[in-house]
Amino acid sequence: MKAKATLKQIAKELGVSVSTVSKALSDSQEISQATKDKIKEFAALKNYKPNLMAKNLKYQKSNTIGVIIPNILNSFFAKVFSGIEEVARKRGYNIVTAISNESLEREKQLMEMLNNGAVDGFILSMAEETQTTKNFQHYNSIIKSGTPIVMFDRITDLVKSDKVIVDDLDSAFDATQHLIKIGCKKIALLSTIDNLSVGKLRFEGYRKALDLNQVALENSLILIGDEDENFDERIKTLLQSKDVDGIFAVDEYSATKAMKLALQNGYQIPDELNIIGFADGTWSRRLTPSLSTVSQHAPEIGEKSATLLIDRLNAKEDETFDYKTIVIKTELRQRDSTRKL
Amino acid sequence: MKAKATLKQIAKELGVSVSTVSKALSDSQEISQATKDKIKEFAALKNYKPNLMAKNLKYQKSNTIGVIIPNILNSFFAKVFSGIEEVARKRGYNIVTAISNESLEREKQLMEMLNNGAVDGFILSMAEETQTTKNFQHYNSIIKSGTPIVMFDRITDLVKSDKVIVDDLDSAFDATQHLIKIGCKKIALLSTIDNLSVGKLRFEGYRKALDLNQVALENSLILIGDEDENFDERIKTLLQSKDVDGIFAVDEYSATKAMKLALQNGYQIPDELNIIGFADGTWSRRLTPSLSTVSQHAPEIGEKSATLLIDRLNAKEDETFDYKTIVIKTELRQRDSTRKL
DNA sequence: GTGAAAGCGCTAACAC
DNA sequence: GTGTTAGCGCTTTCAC
Repeated sequence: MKAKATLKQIAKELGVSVSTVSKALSDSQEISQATKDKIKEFAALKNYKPNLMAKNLKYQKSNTIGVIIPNILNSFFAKVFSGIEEVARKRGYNIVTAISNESLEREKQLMEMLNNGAVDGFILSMAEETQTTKNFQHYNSIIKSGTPIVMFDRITDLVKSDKVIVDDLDSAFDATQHLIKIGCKKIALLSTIDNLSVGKLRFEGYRKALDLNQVALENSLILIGDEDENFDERIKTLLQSKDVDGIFAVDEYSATKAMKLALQNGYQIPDELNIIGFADGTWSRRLTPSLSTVSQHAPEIGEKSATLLIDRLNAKEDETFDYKTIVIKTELRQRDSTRKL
Repeated sequence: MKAKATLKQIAKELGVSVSTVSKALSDSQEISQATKDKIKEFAALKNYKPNLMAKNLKYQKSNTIGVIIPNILNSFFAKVFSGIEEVARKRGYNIVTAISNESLEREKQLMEMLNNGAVDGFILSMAEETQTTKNFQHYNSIIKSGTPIVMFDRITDLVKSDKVIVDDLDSAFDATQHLIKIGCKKIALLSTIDNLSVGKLRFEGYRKALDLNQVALENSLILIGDEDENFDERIKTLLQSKDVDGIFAVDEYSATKAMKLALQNGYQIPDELNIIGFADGTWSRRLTPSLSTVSQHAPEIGEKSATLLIDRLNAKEDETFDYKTIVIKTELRQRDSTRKL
């Protein structure tokens, strides 16, 4: 456990001053080439690395982004994260990751803990509890303290910040529209996320598509619930009624559950039943039949979020620019759970 | 953008010295109760939070763990990560996450970048390239610099550090043994990770089980390759030969590909073909038929890793203790892709 | 009971 | 071309 090299040590060993070493290593014009060479060589030998914390303290910034994710086991968030990571790394930022586990309290606590110089800004998607209880004060107080936030996916108008979302309403509309176009007459909507902004928007898109095609909304076809057995039972009942020929599932659980139960109940997919869901692409392809999905471009959401945040962090104090909301276009990925046109 | 409160400011506004404020806020005996009350109240009002970077600089530690993950999109790593996060958070550590993308260069660069005071220690699983090229020098030099490392899953004997692994050999042995027990005569081994330590161990387990049951290893039943179409073709050929009644897939890609191709080729699973794979539990359950897997207890791997690292960080300098390797037991999760006994 | 001062490692304005 | 110094925010020893 040899101590890490510092400017001070190097200066002493070389018989020069600390500032000379500092300047030499940053290739300052003030220092003679000979001295620079000598110092650089010695520093390399000692494997000198400037101490980040000292630099951060000096410059009053951490070059670190705090990323708050509701649940890393959800592959959507993992993908967004990978997009954030890539951009951040490329632009010289580190990432501190925290997981809110969908809890408001935890989210609050984590953000407050990190908002003490540890991070320069946050990228986050709200915890479910935060969104359902509409408790957004901590965001605003953090923003007021001078730490910018970028929200993605689960957002609210009540926080003034940059935002990155997908066109949930439109994509749901398109998906439903597609089901209608391939001949579905009885299209069910399945959702376990109707408490989230994105869930509501997807429902809206479904409703809009039916409206436009003058199809009446049928309560028996709308299944909203939680990820539990009760919900599964309701899907089963619906399927057994045979009174359904299309399913639009706005979340991964619903989509995969519907698919599995349909197969178990002897449905021919896509001949008798067409399914479109919001789900992870990789695994959707692995299912048999593969599941048609709405691609959400998760990595791109992450990239945009990181770009927005870093651009804001690098902006001059004076040139405050307006908050942007970036909408990422989604696409319908037709696979084998839907009939071809 | 109001500036964040500092000790200095508070001291000035209250007409006392910086050290008085510092002591008061840490509830020092030296300060009178009246002063403490006054200062604490004022600090709370100003929403004072001690600056982390200053503290870190002072104490020469960051209270931060660097986690290097080869690929966050792999749900195994995402789960391990969630285990690390939980323990770290509970014990007051932050996590800086970096993704090596299976690249040696990137891994090296990331670790060197973070080994400058940004983190107190590392938890990592080697990049694929690191493991195949056997380039471990950067680990050793980082350890020598005084930053401890905990390796998990993909490890090597050539690095002296704490390690956390699952009993890959035994679990592969058990899985193969199980296939034999339920009557499989022609058990294929599928692997796209034979370049990784874990891949090799799982192969060993397979071999050992066959040995013990006096079944000869058949080359035609051993498919080792990469995640590409060529590999898929070879699986297809094997399946079409009908000369196989059991599949042991040591990675997720192989397992799901085998399942899908088998279904497409009209196999009745598990009547004609039994499949066991290493794969994500959640999604394995969503497949039809659900996939029998080896549960790897990923979150536990993360928890143990974090515990090992933090214990070492908190240990007194003098009481150096030996490096441990913790082996987590796995279990076979029988689902619908294998016959019941 | 309170304050002054040093120091963590670094940078930069200002001497010399 | 090199060195001195102050200061980032905090803690802690030592004076008073």
